[in-house]
Amino acid sequence: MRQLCMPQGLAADEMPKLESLICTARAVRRGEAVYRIGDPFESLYAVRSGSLKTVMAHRGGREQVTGLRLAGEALGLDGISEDRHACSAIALEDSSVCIIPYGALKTMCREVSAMQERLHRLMSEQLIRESAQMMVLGSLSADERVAAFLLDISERNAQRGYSSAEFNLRMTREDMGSYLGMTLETVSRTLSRLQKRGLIDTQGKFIRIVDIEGLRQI
Amino acid sequence: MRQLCMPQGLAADEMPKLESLICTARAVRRGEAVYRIGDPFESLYAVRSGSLKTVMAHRGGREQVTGLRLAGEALGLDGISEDRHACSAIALEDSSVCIIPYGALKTMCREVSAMQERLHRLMSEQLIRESAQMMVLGSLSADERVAAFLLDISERNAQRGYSSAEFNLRMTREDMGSYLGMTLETVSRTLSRLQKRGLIDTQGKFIRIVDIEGLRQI
DNA sequence: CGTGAAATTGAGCATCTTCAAAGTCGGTGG
DNA sequence: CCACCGACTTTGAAGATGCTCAATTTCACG
Repeated sequence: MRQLCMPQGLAADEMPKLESLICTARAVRRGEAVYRIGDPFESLYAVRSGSLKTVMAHRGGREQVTGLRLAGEALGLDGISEDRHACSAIALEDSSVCIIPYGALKTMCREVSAMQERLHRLMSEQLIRESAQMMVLGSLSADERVAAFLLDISERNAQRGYSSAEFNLRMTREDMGSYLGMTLETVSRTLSRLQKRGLIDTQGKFIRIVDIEGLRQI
Repeated sequence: MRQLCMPQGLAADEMPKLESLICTARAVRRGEAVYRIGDPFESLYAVRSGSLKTVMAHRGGREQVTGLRLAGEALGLDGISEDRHACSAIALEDSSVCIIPYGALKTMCREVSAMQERLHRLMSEQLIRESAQMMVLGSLSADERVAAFLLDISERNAQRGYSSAEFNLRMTREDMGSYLGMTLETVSRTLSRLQKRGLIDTQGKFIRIVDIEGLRQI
């Protein structure tokens, strides 16, 4: 469990130092925020269990889901730039996050180069992830967006040792639509269409991928 | 000039160390790549003069412009994650970039905390920038996208001491469309419409913002 | 179980895309 | 220096995709 809070890539003799990152856990109930837009930035977070969405707002109040974080993924990097959070992180189900004080982490990154490396990679990975999502939003049709989304979740589940074929999407159709740049009705229609084509099987938020190759082909 | 390659936030006594970052320049002609998708990652870059676009590709070959870099901005952070570049960086005009060897930068970040801070902020800033672009793509109309784009360029120009009211966009309508998730024809029509409304004045790639408040209002 | 939120489905409509045809610009060679 | 050429831009008209509004139906939670 402790591994979740900045795992992999650390040599054995560096572990004691890792311990100094007093990495306390925090429970968040569904709908609750780990942090909100404008909150002062103090810590990064690692999702320990559950899942969260990140939400940004336009001037004018319109909100959009900009990200989805599953167990094992990092949260809060947006706060570093301006010392306050640029988005809100809302739990999609009762979840638990690991609190990683940024000050301590910085110190550790200066002492342990593997940790520095790991943090850099984490940020770079997220940059790529967001670029990929920009491509989804910028050049895919509704069908393609939904298929790409399901495949992304599937892959991330697989990486974390869960089933890549079936999962419970905790977000609403509206959240999905917001993340994918379409209306909740179009999301619903698209899922129905994919089901009729025999590519997936949906029961509300529970989704099973029947023909993963077919999904990729879209 | 040297400041461009990782400026601000360094105390005077840290300057000598900065010198150890042998930060050579490299000229790139219009259309040429600083790096391409899949190239091994070795350095970060700072745009010294000119401008570049970053481009990603779907499996299937479809390409999309995922970013635009003006003088003074950083380039190449996408390479850290996988030790190879996830996008290509193509010069929009004859440009010059500063090469910052990543290995040396990492070492320096361990020794000089202001440098570490600066790199972290840079990456976080770019994360926010990309999130903001996801919002543009996900929830704005064609008019709003173009307006948001022009205002973004305007603001970035202002920050670098150039005119916020008029500038030469070196990219084609097709590049703009790709970046904004619309066709080149829609970009063109939208610019014409904004001009008829008296908000901007366009002569091909040269654009003057006439009514910045009006643009913001869209 | 009941109840309010979430999801599904339909019909008409707006926006953006596609296809097509001129028109314009920039730069290159005569 | 000018004329030409290809690339880029503009504009139009028709069509497709996804949105809006609305009516049910289903589901999850208390």
